[in-house]
Parts: sequence; C-alpha cells; structure tokens
Amino acid sequence: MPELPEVETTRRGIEPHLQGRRISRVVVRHPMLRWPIPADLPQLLSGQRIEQIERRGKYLLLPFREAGRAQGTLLLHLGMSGSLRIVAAGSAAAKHDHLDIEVDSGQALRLHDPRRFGAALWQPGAAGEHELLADLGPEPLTEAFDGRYLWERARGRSAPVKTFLMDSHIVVGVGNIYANEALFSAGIRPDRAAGRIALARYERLVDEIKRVLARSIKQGGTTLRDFVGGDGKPGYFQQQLLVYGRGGEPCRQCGAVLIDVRIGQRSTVYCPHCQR
DNA sequence: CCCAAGACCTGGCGGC
DNA sequence: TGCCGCCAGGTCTTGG
Repeated sequence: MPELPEVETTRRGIEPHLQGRRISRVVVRHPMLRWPIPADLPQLLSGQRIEQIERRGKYLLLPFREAGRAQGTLLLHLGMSGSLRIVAAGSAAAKHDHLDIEVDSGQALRLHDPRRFGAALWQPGAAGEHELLADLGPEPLTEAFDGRYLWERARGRSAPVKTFLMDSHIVVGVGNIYANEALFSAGIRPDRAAGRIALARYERLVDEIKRVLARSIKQGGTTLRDFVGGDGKPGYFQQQLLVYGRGGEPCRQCGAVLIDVRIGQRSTVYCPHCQR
C-alpha cells in the first residue's frame, strides 16, 4: 500500500536500523521487478556505508558517498504491492521476498513485492540524474507546490483534473486514494477538465492535498511500529477516508449517495452534491 | 505537446 | 470446492 505517506512512513521506520551501517551482503532472489535488478548490484552495494535514506516522490533513495563525493545511489520503488521490512539477516524468506540488503548489525532490509511493479535500481552519482527522477514534479509538501503552480500547469488541458493530479510530472506523490480524498475536500468534481478550474479553487485544492497527506503521514507513525516489527497491518488512515472505497454509501457531509465511476482506468468516487 | 488506453504481475474476492 | 472474471495503493510506453 505505498502511497506517499506510506513510503515516508517506511523511510522513517527503516532509517534508524540502517543509518551508519555497512552493507555486508546482498541477496537477490528474483531480479525481475518492473525493471531487472542490475546483476552487479550486490558488488556495487557490498561494503558501502549507509548514511541516510531520502525520499523523492514515491522513490526511496540511498545515496553513497566516497570522500564526500556522490558516488552512486540505490533507488527503490514499491510499485503497487511492495513493502520493506527490517528482518534478521539470513532469516527464512517468504514467497515474493525478492531482495535482502544485509548490514553489519545482523539485520537486513527485505523487499517484498508480490506484483513486482516495484524497482531496485542503481544510479551512478546523484539520484536526480536518473531519467525516472529527472522530470518529476515538485514535492507536494513544499512551498514550491502551490495553487498558482497547479493552475498554470493546467492551462489548456482538457484531461480530468484527477488524472492531472495523479501525473507525477505535475506533482509527485498524489495517488488514487489521496486524489479522491483531496478533490472531495476541495469540493471539485474529479471529472472536471483541469484547464477549466479557477485559480482560487486550485489554491483550495492544494491546501487539501497538503492537509490530507500530512494527516496521513502523522498516522503512519502508528503504522510504523507494526511495519518495522513485521506485522504490516493495513493503513490505519483507512478509517478516515471520506470517499475512497465508499461508492454507493452516503456522503459523510450531506448524505447523498456517493458516485462510483472510472476515470483514467482508476476507480473514482465523488459526491454529486458536494463536488462541482 | 497532449491524451487515452495498454502494458507489466500476482492474489483476493464474489458469483456461479 | 473449483473456476472465471474483475479488481487492486503505480507509472512507463504506445499510438492517435
């Protein structure tokens, strides 16, 4: 369940176990993810010291430096079904445990991904140079992401605003759940053409995106312990969703029946009364 | 350039 | 219980 808050929660959960540790061994069990895990990844990583874990959109980044210079970066993406856990190095692997990165504490970072839409890639130098990251939009929780930016990017666009929002080249980290939720909170119909929404409404929308993401990250803190402990419960933010997964049920705001449609091949729920 | 649809892959669920 | 179709948190690629 990797939306941005989940990825950020994962980052916070694993970083304390890995920071300052030296990689002792890398085990690749199934290299065919979205792209193949590079065959030389074990050699590239072995002996490296992990300094920190960064996040860009839904990517987790482990940059490695040598004498202060960026030497290379491990890129991890969880796709639709990926998760990362801290486990004891060498512990029995389950089905779909594709990659272990063992460190000198006796622990290991384990990538589990049934659908294999995730990725583990190596980028020489800084991660930003990787073509998958080079053209990403701004982080949603920064000041660079504001109503005017979104409004400007939307000029002349006829695609539904929901599809527009979920395009990582426009803004990173807004997945299907939070696109639905933020549009509801902002009172905007998801099928409205992105280019036909006023600046003021985009300002409201940006506020709601930031609010819902921040709130979810905050609650991820609770999920976090389960995550690292290996329990991996479904996100507990789920209980607070206003529209996602609630098609046919009453709107929590006005009681109208929530509409369930598909936009851009993704399930979309909205309130026909509250959202215009 | 923009947009919609297809593609990747496995597992869980409801219906028959 | 078994089989079938549909659905799922992402996003790159393709074709118009």
